[in-house]
Amino acid sequence: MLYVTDEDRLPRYAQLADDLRRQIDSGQLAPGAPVPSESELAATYGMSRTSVRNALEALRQLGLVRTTKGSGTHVREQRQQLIRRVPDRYQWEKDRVHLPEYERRSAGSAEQDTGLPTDRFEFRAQYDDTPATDDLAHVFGISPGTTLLHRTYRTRDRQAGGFPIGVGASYLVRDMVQSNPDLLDPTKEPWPGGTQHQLFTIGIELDRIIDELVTRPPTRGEADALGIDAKGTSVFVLRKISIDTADRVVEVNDSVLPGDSTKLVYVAKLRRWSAE
Amino acid sequence: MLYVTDEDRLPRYAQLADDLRRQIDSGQLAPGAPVPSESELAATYGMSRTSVRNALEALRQLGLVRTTKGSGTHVREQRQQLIRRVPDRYQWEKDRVHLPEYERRSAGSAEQDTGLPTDRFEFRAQYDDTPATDDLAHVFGISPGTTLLHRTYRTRDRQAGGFPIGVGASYLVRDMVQSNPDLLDPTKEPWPGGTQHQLFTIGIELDRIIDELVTRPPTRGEADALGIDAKGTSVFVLRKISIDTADRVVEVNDSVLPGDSTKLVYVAKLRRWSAE
DNA sequence: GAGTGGTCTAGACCACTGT
DNA sequence: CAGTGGTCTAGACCACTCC
Repeated sequence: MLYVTDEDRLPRYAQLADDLRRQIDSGQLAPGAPVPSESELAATYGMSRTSVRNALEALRQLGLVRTTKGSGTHVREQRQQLIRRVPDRYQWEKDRVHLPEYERRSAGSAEQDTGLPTDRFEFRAQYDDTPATDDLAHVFGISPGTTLLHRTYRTRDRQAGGFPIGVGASYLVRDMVQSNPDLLDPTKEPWPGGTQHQLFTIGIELDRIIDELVTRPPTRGEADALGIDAKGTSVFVLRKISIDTADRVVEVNDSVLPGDSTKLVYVAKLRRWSAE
Repeated sequence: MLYVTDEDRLPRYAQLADDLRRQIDSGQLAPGAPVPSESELAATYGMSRTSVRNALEALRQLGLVRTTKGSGTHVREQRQQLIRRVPDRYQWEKDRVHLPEYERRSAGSAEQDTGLPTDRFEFRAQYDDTPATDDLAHVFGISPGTTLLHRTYRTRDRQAGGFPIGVGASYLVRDMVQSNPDLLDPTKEPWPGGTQHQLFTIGIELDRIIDELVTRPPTRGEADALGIDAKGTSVFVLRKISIDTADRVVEVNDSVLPGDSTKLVYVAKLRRWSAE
């Protein structure tokens, strides 16, 4: 065996965590049900509240429970959310750019970024200008401080009771896009055909899209927006970089997704040997 | 502004965390340097060791420091490791299957799974048989308990002083692969041409490869193997599912990557409009 | 107002690391 | 061996939620 999985010498908090985990897995503690309060657990298990907190912290990191100040700890309702992000989707969106608007309407830009059907979404956007940070300037290959059009948005799942799916931000170089005033107008959202059609209206064709993925703990603001714990859980950060046929970076799109309830899926379709 | 970033009422542990973070960012605490001990910090900042631990926990989650029992807390050396996982790579590997062995040798299966050059790798594999768990049986579409060929491996970065890049496991249905005894022989690793050529030797052609990505806290064993903290940090779990032209799942490959030092990159190349 | 979790203190013993 | 972090105790005050 590679690893020891003894329960010989597990610390007490880990034993309590295992115990509660079994109760959740078995349904003894049903989804939505309250976990006994910290002081109650401390009393019944005969340990200090510090140890109890240590145990609950582990369960939070596993995404099994959610803690709200003043209200207590509850078993989480939904577990894992599937988010498709098939590279084919980018091609699909590109192919649709030349279609008339009424055909483009059947899917919005929200769908493009998450791969979930539009009718299941609540999508909210907000526009403003912002100077490029060093980080963004480096990605765009422009000078720090250059004015960017900054579009922030958040999406919620209507079917799951308004459960937040993600928050994000899109950046465009303002000088590049202002030739079409509609692109600066938030009331035009959701734009039929998505970002690629927006770029098409100013004469831009995409060559490739790069997805960069990292995971890290959420900021306090992200934790609030996503309804996850500020400590314990982690988030996916997905940076989508769109590059046009002149090799310019034309859009950068950062999405923050709750790590404990998101699964990302990429499909790579392969050519047949016989077709070579 | 969307989020408040006040320092008005930050708890004391968060203030200490911010303070240390600034020292690390500014280079005052250089990579590899020891962070003062917990009791020392408690004394100099006039707070309890509990609060100090709370602060260090936050820095661990950010991947800025690494704590070793008995030895202390140190500023982490390397930060972010780039791992390419271009869908094109799968196609590239597929195209090479028909090449003679001496041409296939220039890249091994290790490269396929991580996208890093072979000469930078230490790659270790180990083979055994294992009955299919419910989870794996479901993915393969077989009965639980069916014998699987189980190949575990771990990779390290030679250039970064043996820094662990990932641990993982590959599963094949034993009945499907045993017609070629070489596939059951660990001494044949690394196999020139990678998994796709291994499958080719038993008459299997892949149609598509699906990557599924989740993030979660590491198990204790994973934390040991990857050299990360068992608490605080999170890992990427990448499940690569290979599907052949008969729509059978022929290989499942689980990789565990340290979340605080891994960046995953997917590139989607788009067809030109003019070429339509 | 009663109960909850968030923060914090001032101790303690242990296993482990380095010398 | 001395010093480190891991675990643990038995308290305390606060802001917050719910009734």
